Amino acid sequence: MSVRLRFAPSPTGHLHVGGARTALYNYLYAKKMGGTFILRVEDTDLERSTEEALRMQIDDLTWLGLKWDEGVDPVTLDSVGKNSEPYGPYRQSLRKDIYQKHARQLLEQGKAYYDFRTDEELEALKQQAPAGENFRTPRPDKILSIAEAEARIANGEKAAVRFRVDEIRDYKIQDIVRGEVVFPSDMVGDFVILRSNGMPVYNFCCVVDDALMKITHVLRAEEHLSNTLRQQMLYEAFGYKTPEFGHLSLVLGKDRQKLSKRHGATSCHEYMEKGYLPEALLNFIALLGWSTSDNREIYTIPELIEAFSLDRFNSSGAVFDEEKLKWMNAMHLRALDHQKLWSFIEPRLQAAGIHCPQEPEWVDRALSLFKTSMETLEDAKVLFQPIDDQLYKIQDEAAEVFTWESTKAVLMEWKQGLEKAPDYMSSEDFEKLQNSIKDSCGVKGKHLFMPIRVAVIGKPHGAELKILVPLLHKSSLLKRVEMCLAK
RNA sequence: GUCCCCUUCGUCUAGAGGCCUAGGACAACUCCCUUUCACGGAGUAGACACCGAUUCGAAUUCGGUAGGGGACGCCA
Repeated sequence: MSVRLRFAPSPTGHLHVGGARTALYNYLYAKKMGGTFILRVEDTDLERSTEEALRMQIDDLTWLGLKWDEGVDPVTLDSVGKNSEPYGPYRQSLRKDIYQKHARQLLEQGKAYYDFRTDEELEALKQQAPAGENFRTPRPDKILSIAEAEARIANGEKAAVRFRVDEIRDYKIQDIVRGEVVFPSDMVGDFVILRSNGMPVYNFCCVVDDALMKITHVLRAEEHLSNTLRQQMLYEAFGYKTPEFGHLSLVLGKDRQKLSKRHGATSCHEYMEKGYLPEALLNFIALLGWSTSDNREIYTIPELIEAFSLDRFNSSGAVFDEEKLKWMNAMHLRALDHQKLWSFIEPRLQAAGIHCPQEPEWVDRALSLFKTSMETLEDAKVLFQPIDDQLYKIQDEAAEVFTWESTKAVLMEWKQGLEKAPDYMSSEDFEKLQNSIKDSCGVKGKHLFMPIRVAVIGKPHGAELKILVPLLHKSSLLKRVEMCLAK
C-alpha cells in the first residue's frame, strides 16, 4: 500500500520555520516512497484563522517548492465549489457536517454526551480544584439524554459535546522518533470534541480526517505528543486503524525555548525577504533534527528525497542558527546557474533603485566575479551598488586621500590611462595601468591604490578593483575620476 | 503541581559495548594567499550533565539525581 502523509497547518499567519520543517519531512517521506503528500488546513478556530493567513501559508509552501499532490486548492482555497479530489474538501471549516456525523455516532453509542456548562462555570470549577494537581474537567452531575439535550438546543441553548473517558488503563503509543511512550488514561478528563458553536476541536477532527483521508504516517511537532493519548482514545472509539506517529523534536531559539517571534525571524516569508533560497532553507531545516551518517551537509531537494529515512530523527530539540543557514545559503547560491541567479537578484536591485547593464555577457561576468561574495540575495545590493553611476558619490571617509600630495597626479594618470583603454578593461589591463601609474608617479602602496579606489567606488576601502573595474564601462570610470579631479 | 519528552564542542550533529586519544560542519582564533575587504587554503581551541550499577571494557545498557523542554483549553 502506498503511503499517504499530510501537512496540516492552522492558518494564523505566515508559515513558521518549524512548520516548514514538519511539512518538509512529510513531503520527503511521501516522495521517497512514491506516495502522496496532502495539504489539509486546520482552520476550526474561527477566531484566529483567516483567509489571508491561509493565502500566506499556501504562498509560503509554494515558494518553498513543497508541492502537494492532494489537498486544498491553491487557487480557490476550496471555498469555491467542490474540490474534485477524493477526500475533499481539505479545509476543516468546510467539513463541519462530517464531524457532526461522527460526533453523533459517539453520542448515540454513549461514548460522548452534551455538556451545557458555560465557560464561566467551568472556570469556577477549575478555581475550586485543589492546587498542585492535574486538573481534569469533572463530569457534569447530570447527563441529559440525546433527545432531552437536543430539545434544549432547539430552544436556543448552547452545548458542547464531550468524549467520555471511562476506562482507566495505560495507553501505549508507538512513536517513530521516541519508541514506545505510555500515557495513563487518567491524565485527561472528558474532553470536548464539538464546541458549542458546532465547530469540532483539534483532537477530534484530526482523528476523523486522518482516518477518512487514509493517512498512513503522521509526522508532527513534539508538542502534539501528549495529544496523541486523546487521539488514540478516539481511534479506538471509532474502530479506526491508527497511523504511524512520529513526534519531531522542537525547533528552538538561541535561549533554547521554542522558537518564537522574540527570537527574530521565525517565518519562511521573512527568510525569503532576507534573500535566502528556498532550497537552502529546506536543506538547513532538514538537518535540524535529522541527519545521515555521512558528513554531508549540502543537499538539493531530490538528494534529500533520496537520502531520507524515518529512522534517523534526533529526539532532542535543535537551536535554529542563522549563521549556519547563511553559510548554507552561500553554498546553494554558488551552485545556481547564472541565469537563474540573476532572475533572483535583478528584481531586488530594481527594488533598491540600482541600475546595471543587462547584457547577458556582462551579467554573466559580474556574477562569476560576485558570486563568492554573496551569502544572501540581499548582499547583491552592496555588491552591485558601485556599478550604478547615479549612486557614485565621494564619501566622507575618502577625505584623507585628497590631502595627499600625490593623489592629484595619480588621478590624472588614471584618467589618461582610461582614455586610451578599451570600453571594458580586463583585470590584466587594469593591473598594467595601475603599474604604469606607479612608475610614472613614483607612488606605491595605499597612496597609489586608495586614490584609484576612490575614483572607482568613492571610498578608500571596499570591493576589489581587479574585479570591479572590468565591470565598469570606460565612460563611467571617466565620469567618476573627473568628479574626483574637480574636488 | 501532575504527566510526558529530552541531555555529545558556543550551535547543528556523527556515534547503536572495544574502531573514541570522541569524527564532521557553522561560528571563533592563528597562519598562508591578497598592495584593502572578502573568497580560497592550512591549522588551533572546544563536548559525552552528574552519581551509581552491569561489564574484562560504557558516550553507547540499566537505575537515580540535576537541568531543560512540552502538554495539561469549547488553541492547534
